[in-house]
Amino acid sequence: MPSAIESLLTSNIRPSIQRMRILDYLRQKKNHPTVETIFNDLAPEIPTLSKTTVYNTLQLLKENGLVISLDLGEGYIRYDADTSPHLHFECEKCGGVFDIFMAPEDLRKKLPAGFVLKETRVYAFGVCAKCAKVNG
Amino acid sequence: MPSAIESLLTSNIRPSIQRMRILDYLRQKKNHPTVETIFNDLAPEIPTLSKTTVYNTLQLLKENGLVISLDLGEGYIRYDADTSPHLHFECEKCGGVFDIFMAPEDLRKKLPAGFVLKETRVYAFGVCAKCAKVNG
DNA sequence: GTGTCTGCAAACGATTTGCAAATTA
DNA sequence: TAATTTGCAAATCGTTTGCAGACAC
Repeated sequence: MPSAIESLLTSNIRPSIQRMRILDYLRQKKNHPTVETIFNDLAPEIPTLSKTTVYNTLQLLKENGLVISLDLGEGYIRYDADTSPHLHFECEKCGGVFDIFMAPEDLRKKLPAGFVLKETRVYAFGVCAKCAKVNG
Repeated sequence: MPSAIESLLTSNIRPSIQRMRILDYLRQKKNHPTVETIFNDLAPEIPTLSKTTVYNTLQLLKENGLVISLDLGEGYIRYDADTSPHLHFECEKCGGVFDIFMAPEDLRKKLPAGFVLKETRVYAFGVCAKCAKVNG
């Protein structure tokens, strides 16, 4: 895994302190933090940090494929620096979000020991038949 | 399929005009409407209708399993009166949302003719191992 | 009459936007 | 100094809440 500064330079993103620290933070924390959490945790070491910059940076990182976003229907968006294909499990008791590295069809059978599956939501994105025909 | 009034009575929901029409509307329209759309379409025939009532009713219907909600990350919530297990495909060109009745593992191969799949997001909900152990 | 339902208006909260100061090349 | 980045403050907008009047049993 290249360092944060290397990843930013590769994507032609100027490696400001804020951008490097936010990307580093997401790579260290594996708990899919929100903007609020990221801001609160980084504010002490970057006293002038603003939420606007956190929002701007996350959008920039996402556009360049360095992070992905999760919308679990909680009313806010979570971010994840692990861009490899995987799915997410949210515990309805503790609210924790866990990475699950398996195909969706294995969810019922191969879930980690002790996990109880209640519901799955699958969203697919792409181009419908009508639009694909028109736009080639 | 029981009528709207029958479904409401079965769930011990008092069948007001508003509730019957909103449930009927969702069963007729298969395009996963938003609160805004539902309100705009029903306002002409129920002139005193308020968005609050649409919100209240949808929450009530959802709690009683008569509708499900979709959050495709658009910034608003869509509703669907088809509560059978299925997944949803959003077209990035026209914004249309399509019901797909198949298992997630078949998405790549058995997608309806002409559809182009770009991305899938799978969210699982339940109880994690730690919470399952504590709460039995 | 008593409890439920409706709907107006205000509040809420995550995210976005406008813009000027600060920073960088 | 010209272009980019940052961050404060205000705006946006879907959703929620408070509450009073309307309605149902």
